[in-house]
Amino acid sequence: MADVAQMAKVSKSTVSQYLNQRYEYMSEDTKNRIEEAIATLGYKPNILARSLKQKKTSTIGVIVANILHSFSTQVIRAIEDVCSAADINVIVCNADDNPEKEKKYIEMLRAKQVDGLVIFPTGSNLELYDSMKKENYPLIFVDRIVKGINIPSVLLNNEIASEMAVEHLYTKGYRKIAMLTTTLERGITPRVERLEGYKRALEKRSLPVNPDYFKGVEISQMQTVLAEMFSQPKPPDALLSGNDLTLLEILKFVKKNELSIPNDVALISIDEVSFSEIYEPSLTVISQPAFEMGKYAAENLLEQIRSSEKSDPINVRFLPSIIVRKST
Amino acid sequence: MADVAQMAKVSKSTVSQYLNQRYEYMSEDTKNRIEEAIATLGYKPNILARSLKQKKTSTIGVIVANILHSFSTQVIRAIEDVCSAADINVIVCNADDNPEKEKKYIEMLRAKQVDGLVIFPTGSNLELYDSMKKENYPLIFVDRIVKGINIPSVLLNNEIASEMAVEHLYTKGYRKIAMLTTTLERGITPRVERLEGYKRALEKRSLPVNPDYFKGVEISQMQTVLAEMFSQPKPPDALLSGNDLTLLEILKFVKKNELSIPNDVALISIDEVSFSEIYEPSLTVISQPAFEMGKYAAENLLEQIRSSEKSDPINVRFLPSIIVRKST
DNA sequence: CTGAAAGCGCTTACAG
DNA sequence: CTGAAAGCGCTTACAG
Repeated sequence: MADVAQMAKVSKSTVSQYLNQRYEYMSEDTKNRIEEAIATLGYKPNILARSLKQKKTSTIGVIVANILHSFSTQVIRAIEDVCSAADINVIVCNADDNPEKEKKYIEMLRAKQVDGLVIFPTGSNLELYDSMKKENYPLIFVDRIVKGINIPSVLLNNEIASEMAVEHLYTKGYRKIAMLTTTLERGITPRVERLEGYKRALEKRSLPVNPDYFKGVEISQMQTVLAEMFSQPKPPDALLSGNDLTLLEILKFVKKNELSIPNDVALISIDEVSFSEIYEPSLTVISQPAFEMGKYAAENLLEQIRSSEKSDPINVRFLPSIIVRKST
Repeated sequence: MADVAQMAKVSKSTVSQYLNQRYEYMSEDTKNRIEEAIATLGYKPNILARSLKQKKTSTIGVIVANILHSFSTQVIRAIEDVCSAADINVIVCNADDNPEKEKKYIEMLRAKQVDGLVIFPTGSNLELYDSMKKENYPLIFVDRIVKGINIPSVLLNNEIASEMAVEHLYTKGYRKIAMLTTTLERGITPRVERLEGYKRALEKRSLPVNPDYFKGVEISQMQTVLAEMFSQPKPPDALLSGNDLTLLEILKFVKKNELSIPNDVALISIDEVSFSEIYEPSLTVISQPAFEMGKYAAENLLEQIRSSEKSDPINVRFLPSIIVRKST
């Protein structure tokens, strides 16, 4: 910048004015000289320095718990769209369902002075979340809520998602409805709530809530659990999959055991997947409005950054929709 | 930092020494006082300021042409692993196959002073690539090469990928082998090379290279093109899919027309997909060593950053492998 | 319309 | 073993 100033025979201040498009009080001549100097020197401003001075980076961070869920990538995409329109940069990190990594990334991003954070929380960094809350740091959670801490969150109405699934299966005549999802150990919101919703939906219809009919386990154990479930005297006649990764495991099992869908067992899954149309039979699915959710999260965060006034944190629930295909 | 210094009754220099773990010449007492001050103030260093002074950010950027290809996410994952071990942060951006966006991201990341860049190039920003090359800026291309410019690149041996596919089909007795891939208009390396490899493999076996048997078109046109291909007097008996997005379209077509795989048409695809095992029949696939490729790219880039000596740029080709399943 | 000066929060020789 | 000073590359009142 000093070089540009020298070459254009003006001060750094004036170059800075030029860079920030404050042309009002600048002679055409000066402007042209600066423009030329920038071009011939191939000058590119150093944003780091600007950010240091301005105390904002025009950058937000997104930390997803697990980028392998397609829901995550869709939300990220929506966030990018909103931010790109507002001239905000987005940095994405994948915590890999690992609270240590999540912590490291939060610290890294904050050290880089990002203006705010969208987090799909692992849920195990209570103190950290809390300290950000206390500092009034712009923050929004997606997909999961963390009990005992009051931070604005956007998530699916998971109970209704399960209710829709059970309702659909019930209407189709299925009565032995089972549910499988990924491990419940860490109390991850969508899993817990979807299971709750499933149970409640059964009760509402006076169907028995049989513990042998619902499980939340690690991916690595799903084949075993499915085998147990289907070797019961009364195996399920319908299966609700809690998410896309679970669905893949169920389909693996179905194939290995040559089950026929929906004759041997009907199948419905929460989360849309790339192959739901082309699978034979095509898959009935409860779909999340991922794009709208991401959009909301980004807009809310940008609002927090702008206003800096602490509005009351609220949880926003989005409604799922059902896409009926041939698997039910 | 000034606050910490004051509280610990030392100078900022000493605090800085502490932060950078240069304890050698520091009394235990000083060290403890600083430690305490940091803890009670909840002080977090501002990395921006450090980077500004050190003229490096310990951050690299990755710009993928299209994050929807699963190959991209796998490569990103490998890059993150390598960098995380080397204490380097990774910023990922999605150019969305759009040269404008790619340009914007390159400029953004460079303005943010990232130490180097991994790019899946769209191929349309020649001047930009060239200027980075001239500046000797650390840079490596993945998946695609850009003709007319000499930048180290890591990519699949695409010709061999097609050769393996054709070889396999040929051995299985198929003779009317067609190929479909995404649009060739922008001369994107893997598409062009895979098609070349396909043609060459046919020639090698004295099979006719029939223009009605290979196409590169937009996703939106694939159904039409497939319909044409299969309404020929002599429709193909085997189909080679150029990538995962194409595969999805082919399977859509197969289903719509109730074709039986492999009886009506055999199917092989380049790129592994999440559902290849569970699809009925399971899908034979040519797989890229995505993880190794990402690892190589990251290591090479870090090496460039460290040494700053310009080794001769070279293209590194990785060998694909075939996973034979039931669709061929 | 333009420039001198201070400052953002660090690091790094250098002196003591 | 520790501190004063300069400087990284910008922006921003303020003065003229």
